[in-house]
Amino acid sequence: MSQNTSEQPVFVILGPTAVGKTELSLDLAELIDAEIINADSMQLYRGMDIGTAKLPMPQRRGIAHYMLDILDVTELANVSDYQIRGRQVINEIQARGKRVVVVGGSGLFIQALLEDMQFPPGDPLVRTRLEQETEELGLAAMYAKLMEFDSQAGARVNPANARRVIRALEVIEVTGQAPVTSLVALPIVVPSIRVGLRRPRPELDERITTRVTQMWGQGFEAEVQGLIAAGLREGVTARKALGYAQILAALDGQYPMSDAPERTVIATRQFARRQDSWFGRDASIIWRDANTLSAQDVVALGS
RNA sequence: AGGGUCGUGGCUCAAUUGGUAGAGCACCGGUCUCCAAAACCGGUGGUUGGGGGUUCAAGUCCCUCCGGCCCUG
Repeated sequence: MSQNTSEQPVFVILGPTAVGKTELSLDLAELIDAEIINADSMQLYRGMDIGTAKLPMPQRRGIAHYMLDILDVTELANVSDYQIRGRQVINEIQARGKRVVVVGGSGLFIQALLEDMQFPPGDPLVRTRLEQETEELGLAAMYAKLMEFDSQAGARVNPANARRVIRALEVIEVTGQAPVTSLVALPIVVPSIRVGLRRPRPELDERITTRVTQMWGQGFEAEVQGLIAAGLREGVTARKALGYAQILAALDGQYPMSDAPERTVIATRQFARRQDSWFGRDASIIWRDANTLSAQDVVALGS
C-alpha cells in the first residue's frame, strides 16, 4: 500500500540448472510477501513440465507464479515478447503492493527483462529466405554481405555462427540499419538485487544426475509422447530443450532410448557451464553458496 | 588345451609397403542483443597392454607374458 513499494528493487535468484533456485525463491517470496516471475526459457512452454523441472501447482505454496505456461510448444521462444510481458507483470504485481522475485537460469531473458535491451524488429519470411540463401551461397558469402553493408557492425559478429550472421542481415533488411550489439553497461530499467547461487561442480553434477534420473521415473518419455501429438517436433525452440531433444533423437532411432538419460545428463552439465560463462560477465551478481544461503540472508543483501 | 584374432589418450576408432601417433565424443575454458536448455570458438590429454629382440628408425616385424573375443576339442 505504501507509495514507495514500486520503487523497491526486484530480487533475482539466478544460477546454473539444478543448483537449487526454486526452493529458495519460495522461501523468499513467503518471507517478503512477493510473487514469482519465471526466467527460465523452457518453462515458458505449456506441457513441458517434467523435463523442465517445473514446480507443480500444489508445491507453489499458494504463491502466484507468472511467465509460466504461456507458450504452445509449436511457438518460437521470443525474448522480445518475454521482455514486454514480463515487465508488464512486474508493474502489475508492484501496483498491488507486492514485491517481485524473478527466478531462472536464462541469462539473456533476465538481462532483457531488467536492462534496456532493445531488439530490432525482424521478419520470419526474411529470415527464412536468408537461411535458404546461406545454404546456397555458403556462410562466408553471407558474412561478406554483412561486412559490405557495415564492416564495423559486422566485425562484432562471429563469422562462424550462421545464426548470428543471418540475424544481422535480417535486421539490416528490415530496418535499414545494422544492429547495435553490446551487452555491457546497458541502462537499468528495473532495479534489482541479483543473487547468484553456486555449488562446487562435482556437487552440481551429482544433483543433475539425480534430477535427470528422477525425470525418467516420473514419466518423462510419456510426457514427450504427449507433446509430440501437440506438435513438439514442429516447435523449433521447444524440441531442442534438454531431455526432450534426446528423447526425440532416440525415437528417431539415432541411438537406443536407454542412452537418452545419460546423454541428457551430459548435455545438462554442459549447459550449466554455459550458464556460468554467461553470468560470469555480470559484475552486479552477488554470488553465494547454495547450501548455506537462506531467504533471510537474501533479504539482508537487499538492505 | 590347441588354433585364430584383437589389445592405441576417459570412450569409439585412424595411422601410406616400418620413419619418432591423428580424429570424433567426453573433459576444461571462452563467446553471446529475440531458435538462447540454442548457436559458436579455443584448449588439456597417449612414450600405442607388460617385457625382450631385429633395425639407422617399430603402433606397424619376431619372441614371450598378460587380458578380451571367436573357432575346435
